[in-house]
Amino acid sequence: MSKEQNDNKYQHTLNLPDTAFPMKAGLPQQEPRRLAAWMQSDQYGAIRAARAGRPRFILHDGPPYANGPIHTGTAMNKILKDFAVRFMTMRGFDAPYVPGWDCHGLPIEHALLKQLKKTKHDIDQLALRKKAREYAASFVDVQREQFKRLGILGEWDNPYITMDFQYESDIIRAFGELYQKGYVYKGLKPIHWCPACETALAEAEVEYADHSSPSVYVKFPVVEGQTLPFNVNDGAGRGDDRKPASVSFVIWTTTPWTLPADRAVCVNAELSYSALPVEGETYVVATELAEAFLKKTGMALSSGVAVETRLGRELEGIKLRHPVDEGRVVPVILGEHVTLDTGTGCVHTAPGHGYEDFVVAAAYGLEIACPVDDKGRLTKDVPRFAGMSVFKANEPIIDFLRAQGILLHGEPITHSYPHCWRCHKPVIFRATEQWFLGVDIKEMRARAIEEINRVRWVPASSRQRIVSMTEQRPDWCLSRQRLWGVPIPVFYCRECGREKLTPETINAVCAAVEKEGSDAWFAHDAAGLLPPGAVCDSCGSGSFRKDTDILDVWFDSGVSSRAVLERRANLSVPADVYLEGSDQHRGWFQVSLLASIGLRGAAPFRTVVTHGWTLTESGEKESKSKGNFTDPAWVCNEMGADILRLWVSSVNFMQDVMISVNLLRQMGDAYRRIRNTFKFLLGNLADFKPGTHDVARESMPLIDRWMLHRLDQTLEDVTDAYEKFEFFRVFHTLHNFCAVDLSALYCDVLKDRLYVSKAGSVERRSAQTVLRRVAVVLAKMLAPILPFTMDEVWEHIAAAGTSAAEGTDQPGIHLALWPEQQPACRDAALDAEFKVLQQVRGDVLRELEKMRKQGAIGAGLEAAVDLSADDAALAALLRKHEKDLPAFFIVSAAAVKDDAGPDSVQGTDVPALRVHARKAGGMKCARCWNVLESVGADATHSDLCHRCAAIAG
RNA sequence: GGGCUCAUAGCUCAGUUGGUUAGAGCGCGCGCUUGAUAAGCGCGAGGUCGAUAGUUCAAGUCUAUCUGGGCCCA
Repeated sequence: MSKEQNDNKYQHTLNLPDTAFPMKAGLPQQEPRRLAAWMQSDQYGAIRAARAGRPRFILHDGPPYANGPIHTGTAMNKILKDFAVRFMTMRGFDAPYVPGWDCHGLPIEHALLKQLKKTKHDIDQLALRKKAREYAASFVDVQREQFKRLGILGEWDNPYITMDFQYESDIIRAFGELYQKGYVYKGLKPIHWCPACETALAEAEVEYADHSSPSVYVKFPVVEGQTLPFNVNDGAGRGDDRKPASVSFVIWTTTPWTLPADRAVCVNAELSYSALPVEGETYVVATELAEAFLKKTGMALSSGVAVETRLGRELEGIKLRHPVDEGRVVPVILGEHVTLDTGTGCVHTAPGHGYEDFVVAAAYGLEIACPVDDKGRLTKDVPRFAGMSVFKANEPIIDFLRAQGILLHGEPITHSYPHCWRCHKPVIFRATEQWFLGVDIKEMRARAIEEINRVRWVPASSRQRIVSMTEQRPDWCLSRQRLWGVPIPVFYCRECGREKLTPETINAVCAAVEKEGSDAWFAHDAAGLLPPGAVCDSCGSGSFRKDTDILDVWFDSGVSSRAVLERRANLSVPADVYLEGSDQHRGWFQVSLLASIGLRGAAPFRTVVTHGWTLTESGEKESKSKGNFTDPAWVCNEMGADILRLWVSSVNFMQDVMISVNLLRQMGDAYRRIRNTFKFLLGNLADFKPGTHDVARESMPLIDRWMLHRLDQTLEDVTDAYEKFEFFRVFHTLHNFCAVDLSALYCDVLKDRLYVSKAGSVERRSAQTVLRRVAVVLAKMLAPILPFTMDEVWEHIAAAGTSAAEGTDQPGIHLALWPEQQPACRDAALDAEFKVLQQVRGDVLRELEKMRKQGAIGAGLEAAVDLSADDAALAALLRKHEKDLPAFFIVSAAAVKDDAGPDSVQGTDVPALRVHARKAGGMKCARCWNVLESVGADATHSDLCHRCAAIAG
């Protein structure tokens, strides 16, 4: 007989773990199968049915853009939403989740034109729109499959899609309603304009990037014949010599191409300005910037001359010569936006090319000149430079300034400059006629801020962000001069130009759109869209033309509260939660808020949760071109969706988070720890029938009662963390619970009782009662995070027996309800006692480790421990639990003595403790492996201890 | 340039109203076990709490400045 067989002689008499739950998960293979089963059985529908009539929890999906496969950021966003939806579903809410997609807009149009090598001018609009629709639909399908693969629970068969005819019609109705309410107007304003894409851009479509611009200091000479409010001192003499011929205001700009459109020079009324005498000329600049100005231009003050200073307000109205447009005279005006940050404190003001310039010019009634066309070329209104692209016109304009003798200095500077989010080329500011949503009309802005203050923001700091953005934002430019989008449904009289938009025209247009989609607008002429007999309200003409622009794509998603939440029977406004990336403060959160205030006077959400960006391991932005991005599809195929989900749960998503294959592998370790914990639980529950084998808490040993207490505490913490969207606390709490409380302590200590005791004994059933509850509750707590794995665990739990109290009678864990807390299990006094015992255990294990180092023992069961306490309370505690101590330390014997002896050592964690570890006396029991004096005493089983001999019979 | 925000061991996170030698898990190193075994257990080494200067009897925790990352704005 070999040694191995000898050792296993009594193995069949033990209750060793027995489970079909595999250690190896095989997630990449198993998840798709489980998913297919859920889809086939319509699990989502079953959950809806199970929660029908319960209070609603509505998480409204921000639609991702349907123009490519998903990336980690998209995946994280959907997973976070899924955590919330699944948790609330288990809490008993009816939490429908309707995913959405954003389908119109420039990104798709841009991609198609590039692919077709066409521009918007040489392609048929309807043909392009047809392709765009197909393109968007194809990526809706791609993304939908990817989201499903991630285990996101939702109404995938009935999502909301912004290009659905009904949705398009709702967009048009929303525009009509906002127009009727007076929020929408047509106006001439400078807006971001992309010359390459030939369209207006919204704030949210602009990205800032470094750009090199020529910065120039330019003289604006004072027109002769005026009386100036200060003495001009050219160094030749002093006194009241007001000769304006040699006086200039000096401006600084990084956009020389806007000089032709200059209509004023703006100074700040409150700032001090100096008239600097330099080489026979006088330059007016802000006093504080004078030194920097002189240094930059390499000029020196004429010596021995006093410099006069005046407040900006005294300079108002002085007439200056235009630097480019000969014969034109521009005034000095006042504006509060002029600061001392850079330049000269005298600001070149081109109302058609800057927002602040526009605002200040409006106050002075100045012309909004914008001699730049759609392609970003200077028009014939600028004779010398007509036809040049603005960026190319800079150099010739600078040359011209130099030739005129009014260029003081020029050098290239690199600064942050707005770029088009699609083509990544620099954009310009350009005044054009556009439709706007006026944020100050009927106090929309003030209402928005009131609503913001009513909404719960997670994290709290995000309130401040959206408040300051909302306070500062300009009117929302709704027009886009593009092809793929929902039309601006406005007609114009061909006779007098008066616009026509009434409930009747909107109804007529929407009827067509509901039937044919928004293509109807482009397929039919005005007469074919208008209600019969429509005439101009102003001149009575019956001849109309259509607006050719489309709506900003942000308007599409911005009205989802109308087109989705109000439209669907199972949803309503306001939604409980919007959960998106932090860029949506200026994007979806903001446009949704404005649209909702316009439409119904209130915010569309109660709580807004934001998450940061996914960065690479080294903290850089993920980028496909750099190849440093982590592909969620790859993660699903190689590691499994549950691993990705576990990663999402582990990080504090409220800040930017880092992801890499390396970090995911670490999550694999955490996953395995959790999984093996379940394998142990399940293995020891194979013969346990809930409802029949349960042991009452009162009959349980200390450690079992402690575990029930600990589990309940964990449940409380985890529930709280979920409710606060602090999923990383869920992960850390549960991972710690598995690793520390269960694996390292409870399960390890329990092995003797589970394996060695008689199968049906009270002490074993007690442990199983606890393990069963741990398995059920732990699985439920993890179910929102690991839906695949916990569903698998659930099958094994239910296979051993089901009970309605546990919810194990439900057909799947995702239909089960969140566990109830058990206040009766909470025992603070017990917990305090147990904490001391754990510290004692630590000191004992340290002593055992010393023996191991010396080679005296291997397994802990080869040792015995003697303890004593210098402290009466500790001594009493140890004596109270003396009989449980061997199992607790996993040694063969532990005795509490008055004095642990001369070889004993003082405890580290418990200084009042003295520990003496030694080799256990007696022989090793062949069954339970304890080293005991009783081994050999039994006649029939000479190799067994007293306990085992009795059990083995 | 302005505003907001973040900065604790290699990694992910705790650190309560400022109060004793800063914690956990993972990972790592060294052992043990071989009845959770491509598992389990133990012990151990890792941090001048981004930097500096203050307030205080006492600062990771408060204040100021700076550095670095992120976001937004110009």
